[in-house]
Amino acid sequence: MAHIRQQQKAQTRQALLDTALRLLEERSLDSLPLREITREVGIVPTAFYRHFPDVPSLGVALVEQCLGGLREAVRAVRDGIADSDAVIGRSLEVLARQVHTHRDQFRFIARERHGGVAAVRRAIREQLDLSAAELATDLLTYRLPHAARLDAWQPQDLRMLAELIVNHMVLTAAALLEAPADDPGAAADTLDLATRQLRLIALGSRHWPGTNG
Amino acid sequence: MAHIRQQQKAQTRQALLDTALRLLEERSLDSLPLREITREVGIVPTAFYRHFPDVPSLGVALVEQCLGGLREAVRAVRDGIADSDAVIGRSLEVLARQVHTHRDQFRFIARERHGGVAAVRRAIREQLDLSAAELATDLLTYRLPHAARLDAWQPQDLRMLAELIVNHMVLTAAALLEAPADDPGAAADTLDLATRQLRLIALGSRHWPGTNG
DNA sequence: TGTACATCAGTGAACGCGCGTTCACTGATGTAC
DNA sequence: TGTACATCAGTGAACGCGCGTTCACTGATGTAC
Repeated sequence: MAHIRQQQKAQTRQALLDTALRLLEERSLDSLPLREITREVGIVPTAFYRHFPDVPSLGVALVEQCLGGLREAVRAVRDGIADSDAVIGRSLEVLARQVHTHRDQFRFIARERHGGVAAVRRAIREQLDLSAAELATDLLTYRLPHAARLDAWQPQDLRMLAELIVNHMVLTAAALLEAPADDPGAAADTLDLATRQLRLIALGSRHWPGTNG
Repeated sequence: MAHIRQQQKAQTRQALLDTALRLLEERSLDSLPLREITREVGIVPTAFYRHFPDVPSLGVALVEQCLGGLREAVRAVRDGIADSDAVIGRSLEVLARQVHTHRDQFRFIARERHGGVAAVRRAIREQLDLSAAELATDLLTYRLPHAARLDAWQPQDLRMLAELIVNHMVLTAAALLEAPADDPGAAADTLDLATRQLRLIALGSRHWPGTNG
């Protein structure tokens, strides 16, 4: 009556996604057996096909869930903003917190971005392109006191900058994931390095497109 | 007498490495079966163990071969050098040529850098760290007319810049690999984007560590 | 140079196992009247 | 409200297959004398 069946189906589907993400901690998607996912979820292997035609399709759904959620989180960051350096520091803080609370998701994206499953690579690329487009818009919207005059830029240069920043974020997330969990100093070093790199990029933006002399 | 046996062993070992690299075109290392490698090489599965204890170990050997060779190639680039912009253009030209002639190697590195095999990730990280260290030294050595005064930099800032450039190179290589092979325009677009990003980084370096105002 | 022995890269049979996918099914949920 | 039928998420048996690894082996290459 109250759509119980469709609720339970959605629940099982989510369990498949969550479980797959967890099992991918030290493996890549193309070596994750369908039977292992269903075994962990507690359903019979053939029930998998009620939700996805195969494991790669589950991977694509996973991408959309991970990066869709991430884009929302990133959007939330860009609110309390002061000057350029403060933006950088705060953005990386938020990234570090996100990586810490969603380790599995960031690991999945970093791993499968160049992984062995073409459909998943494509899905990640699309989502990151979307993220870069949103970032480009936001960069234009905010008027930071010490920031570059981005509104005078060529559109393709703005896009170039946004993609550089998004790539840097993904690599920083991956570096944070590789830092040993029992060594908080390693994470701090990684963040310090990423901060200086981002500051150098911001500095380059402020002087773009550069001088002739 | 003339070490025939040891020559032939080296030959088989190389065949295992080359074949594995070829088979990894649309898969990741942790889903590459030992039996498929030996089948393609033309030896019996158990003969594999005369060369490597397992497939991950072959992966580590592959990393050293790929990135060892790449570091030599990169070193060769840094010879005919004029000003900063020319360096950027020429370096990316050479990268594009290297990617084109060693597609399998770059794909392997990009894929396994964050892949599912910890030993291979570690090996790649070590090699890229070495590459960054060499690049840092070379950046100091050359005195480019319009370049940043890097000799006045903090050592960790120099290292920061070198790592940023190495990461950018690896991502550019991966982007070139994703560009459809039948569309030369896509590769040109990718190179153009990478060039502008590298120019922005060079511009940031010239003004590092930035102003207070 | 010839002979007797050692080494070891590659062989081939065998093993137990988990895999993806098929198929006909069950029984709770949902719908029509 | 009750009844008869439809839907469909999950079941369970079965299949053929390729996997990693073991083991005792072969025979060409290498060494000692």
